[in-house]
Amino acid sequence: MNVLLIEDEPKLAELIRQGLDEDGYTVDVAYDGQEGLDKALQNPFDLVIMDVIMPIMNGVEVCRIIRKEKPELPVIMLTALDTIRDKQNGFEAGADDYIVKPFEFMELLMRVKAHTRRPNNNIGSEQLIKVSDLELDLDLKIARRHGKEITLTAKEYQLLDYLMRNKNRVLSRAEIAQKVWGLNFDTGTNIIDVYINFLRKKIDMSSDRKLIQTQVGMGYIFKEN
Amino acid sequence: MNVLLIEDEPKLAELIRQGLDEDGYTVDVAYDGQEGLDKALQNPFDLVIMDVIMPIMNGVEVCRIIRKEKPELPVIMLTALDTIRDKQNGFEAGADDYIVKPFEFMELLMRVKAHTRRPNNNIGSEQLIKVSDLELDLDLKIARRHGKEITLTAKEYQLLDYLMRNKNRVLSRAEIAQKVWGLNFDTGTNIIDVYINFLRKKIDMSSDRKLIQTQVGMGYIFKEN
DNA sequence: AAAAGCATTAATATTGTCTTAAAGATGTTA
DNA sequence: TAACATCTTTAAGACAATATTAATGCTTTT
Repeated sequence: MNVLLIEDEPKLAELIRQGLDEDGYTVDVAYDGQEGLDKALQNPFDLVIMDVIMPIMNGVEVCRIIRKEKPELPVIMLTALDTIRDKQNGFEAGADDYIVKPFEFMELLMRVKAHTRRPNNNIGSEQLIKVSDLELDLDLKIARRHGKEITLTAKEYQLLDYLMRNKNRVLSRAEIAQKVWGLNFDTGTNIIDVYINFLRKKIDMSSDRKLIQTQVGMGYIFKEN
Repeated sequence: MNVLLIEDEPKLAELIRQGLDEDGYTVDVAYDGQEGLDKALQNPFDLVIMDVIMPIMNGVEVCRIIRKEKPELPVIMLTALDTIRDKQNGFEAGADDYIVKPFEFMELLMRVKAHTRRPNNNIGSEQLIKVSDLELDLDLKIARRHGKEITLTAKEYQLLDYLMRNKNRVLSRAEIAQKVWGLNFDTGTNIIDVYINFLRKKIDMSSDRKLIQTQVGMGYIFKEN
């Protein structure tokens, strides 16, 4: 689940980000209304949490535009304002929920869960992992490089998924064997090498930037650049 | 908009009923948990507002059952309990929102509006799901391709409904089994394959554009084109 | 330059899928 | 309620796709 947090106070932003992260959400933070609006419109988020009082553009305005452009995207407003009129403004701008500061993190978390539960028909929000110019589409279970689609077999997909999730880290054959093949001890096979070769042919053959690199004597590394 | 209000205190119930009525909502009131649950399951409401503490059956239980039977129906919990743990119970039972008594009516009204806003339900008009040139008529429970009617058995219909609602996403056999057959299964059967085959014969046989595609080792995907 | 590690290919084994048929349920009609 | 029709589920064989092994040649390290 991808969440966009628009909050100008760095400490609070970090607190929320960390808390949601620990609960398995992927959080992107914007520090003012304009930046938040841009991100919200350009990326496929599942939920937006935003402060009302912010520099450059306030939350009510941002919310109104988001609601117009993406009617399905849930928005939770976060603010110190506690009069009925303020809440009314927020809801009329199209907010789906409203939390008054100070609040306990658990309350926010529960409301986030409530609003991200609905899309059980994952309509619209496409899941993907992106590293450099390669993206792995978790819905279609295909890869894309330079916009070009690359089909993968089940094992190739599992391996690439593992490599990309552990980018910029040398992975030993033992680790890969365990995570992708579920093998606990070495069977004296070169199957990992073979599959690395399959993947290289599909994703690295045409490009100069080799994403899959060999670390002789250590393993393989999927390198971002 | 039809709202079900489950509240055992007559005065409060009447206050809320009247307020929502004035704002154009059609309100049905139930005075205990059991009665409320029955009404909720038997009638097509757009929203349920319910107290937590009630005779016969409490709100958390009622909510849990409603959530299971009608996953799309929004529930707002209404209660005097104000600890985090109480809210947590409410949300975990599947409530979409939680309002603490005493509250101002305006706040309730705004939250009601927020939860009934999403009008993906074209009430009254014929309900159908459309993907490419195939449409599934949810009223008649038939499919149509190129305007030609295709009758479906119950299981075929359920499967096609699930596939279409989750178009453009690879669905594993485990997911399909769970959602369509309600099994956590492991019966080592090929029933999904057989039904996919039935559907293909009915909807994909005559056309070039194959909507149902196999992703070897992964599952099936209903692909829009 | 030798040894070890790695890449590549092709052959073979294994697994996954499609299709058909028939048996088991369930519901309908006389 | 018996007979029939239809729907659901199981099972098996044919076929297709993928996974794995193993042999050979190439690259890196010492």
